[in-house]
Amino acid sequence: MCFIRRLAIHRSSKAQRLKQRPDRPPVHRGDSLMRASRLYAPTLKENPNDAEVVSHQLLTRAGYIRKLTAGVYDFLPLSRRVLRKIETIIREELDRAGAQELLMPLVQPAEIWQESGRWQQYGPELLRFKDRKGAEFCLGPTHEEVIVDIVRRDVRSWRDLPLNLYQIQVKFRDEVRPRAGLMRGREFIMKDAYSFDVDEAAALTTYDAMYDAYKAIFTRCGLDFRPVEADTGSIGGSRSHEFQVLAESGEDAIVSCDACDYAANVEQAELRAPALAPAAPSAPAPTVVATPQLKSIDEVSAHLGLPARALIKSLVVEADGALVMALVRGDHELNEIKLKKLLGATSVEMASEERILKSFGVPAGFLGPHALPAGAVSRVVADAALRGAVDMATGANTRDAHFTGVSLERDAQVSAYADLRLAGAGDDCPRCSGKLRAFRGIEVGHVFYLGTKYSAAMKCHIIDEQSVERPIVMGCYGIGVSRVMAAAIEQNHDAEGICWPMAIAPFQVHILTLQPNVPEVVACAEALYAACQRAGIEALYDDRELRAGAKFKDADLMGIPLRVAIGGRGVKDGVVEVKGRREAAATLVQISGAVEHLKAQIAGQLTGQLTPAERAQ
RNA sequence: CGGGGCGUAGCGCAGCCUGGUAGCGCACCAGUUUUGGGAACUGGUGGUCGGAGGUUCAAAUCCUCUCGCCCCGACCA
Repeated sequence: MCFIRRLAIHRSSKAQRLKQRPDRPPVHRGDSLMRASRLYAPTLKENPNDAEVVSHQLLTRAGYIRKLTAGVYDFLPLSRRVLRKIETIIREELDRAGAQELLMPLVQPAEIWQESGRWQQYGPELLRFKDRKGAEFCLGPTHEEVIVDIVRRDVRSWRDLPLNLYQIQVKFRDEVRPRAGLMRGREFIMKDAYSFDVDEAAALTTYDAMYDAYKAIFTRCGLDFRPVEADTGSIGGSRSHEFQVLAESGEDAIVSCDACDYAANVEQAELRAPALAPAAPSAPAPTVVATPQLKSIDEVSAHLGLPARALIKSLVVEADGALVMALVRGDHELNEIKLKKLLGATSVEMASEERILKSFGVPAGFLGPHALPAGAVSRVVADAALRGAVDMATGANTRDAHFTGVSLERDAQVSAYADLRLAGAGDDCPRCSGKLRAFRGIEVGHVFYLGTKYSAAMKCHIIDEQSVERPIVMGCYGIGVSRVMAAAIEQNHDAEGICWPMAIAPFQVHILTLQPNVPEVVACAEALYAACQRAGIEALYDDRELRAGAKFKDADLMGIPLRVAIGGRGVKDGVVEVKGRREAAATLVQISGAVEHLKAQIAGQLTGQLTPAERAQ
């Protein structure tokens, strides 16, 4: 059903019926967004066939967005309001943190990217094109080059610093595979900030201020999130945090300590080597046991009657072309990023089945570090949890056979023990005596200490207090604004639709007339709607000529936090029904006190989410 | 880029294997009856079957090429 088609145009007999109702108000032009009869929010009964994730389905069904092409979406009026709310919170907090808003171009010339070196480094994700004269350009996936070009023109002295500039703007990244609706689009709305400081100490102070601002922003958005330590990736700065919205459907795995503040992306999470009590091997030497067709840890563990932790998982990877065997305990998983760092390799991937067969003569399920075929791998490395491990079971490098009684230090040539495994629930916190818990998260923000990578490459220098010329020390800070909207839904929805946090809902209150043809009901609704506007409450008024059921369904889909249902029965008794979107039952509220009641409810749902001005009081 | 799937009315789908009148539900239009959780009935409107080529008396259906979209993987400042 489409809101606008339903009610925008009344003709013939319907128009006559409407004319017969003298109390029906004329079409309001000034507040058309607030009346469902005028609001462009086409809702859908069924899920579109190309939407898989909840946020994409609900945003589409509830009339917030439409897809134009792969990874590119239209933001319809409802979602524009949500985005505006998120943007307002971001602006208020960043302005308070001393940042200044500006706006940079989406189209960027190739020259500055060549200067920073990224014209070559950046892959096909950078959408490049030529103008009519043949000059090369790209659509901005990020704006380090542009901002550095701006700052280097006019900033000369340490006295001009610190400087922190941000924008909220559309970005384009030609993702290999756009997916999950707004969560990983090609075109998306991003807030990106860039800081400029005189030295590293000052830059880290700015970093901390931005970190705090981010915490305030996501708290005010009403989201359950964690700042986590993140991999610094190819930029390789010294400090980086991701802000992760907790949601089952999140792409990122994160762990956080149940006792202290430690939280990290599992790619990054460090692990302390367990204090293994030194034990002497009880088996004098490895023994071959038959394990026909048994390849997986589970199968072998069940067959031998040993727990998975008594097995060694032997993984073979190709590190820059050379085969390396990496050992982790049977109940652990390899972290390829840690392995890559240990090996100092530029690429690490699991070796192909063919390559393993060629080198070992047996399939991957029967590999082990003892009795390795000569030259099969260039080296063997092991996770720190295996240091001193005795009496373990491993593959025997023979088809359909494993060893038991393998003691690593005696029976294998391990060139290094290091933290190589993936952190998971139940592991010890690396900072305190707590335990780690596992979560899934959606990365909505990232703060990054950049150092001088761009300022040095692009000669963005200042003269410091000692009259020495030096590159400015930078940081960059992103928030995926449109992704915040999607993440909020991933975290806040039920079977019926969206359940917006109050702070970012498109409206605060949804007023429904249950019998739009009963004059008393309409009069009551109009009066409440007008009173809400006077009181500064953002109300969407569903004045459409629809049955109550359809209005309830649409209201649940749209997810406005408070719903006021006005029906004939209640109006006779002088009451209306108020229901929170997440609540099961409505409460009856006297019409005379309805506005005050709504104001209190709104304030209650915004508790702890003060604006900078309110915090200053 | 590898693997898988899908393009038929605005939306969701069937029909394709085995060639022969393009169909269903929702939405939309008209009317009647309804009216507190996506109303019922009656009658309507709407399709170059993603595109191009081919086979055939005849192609949504078979063949070739092509474009688009979705999912898994690889990738992701």
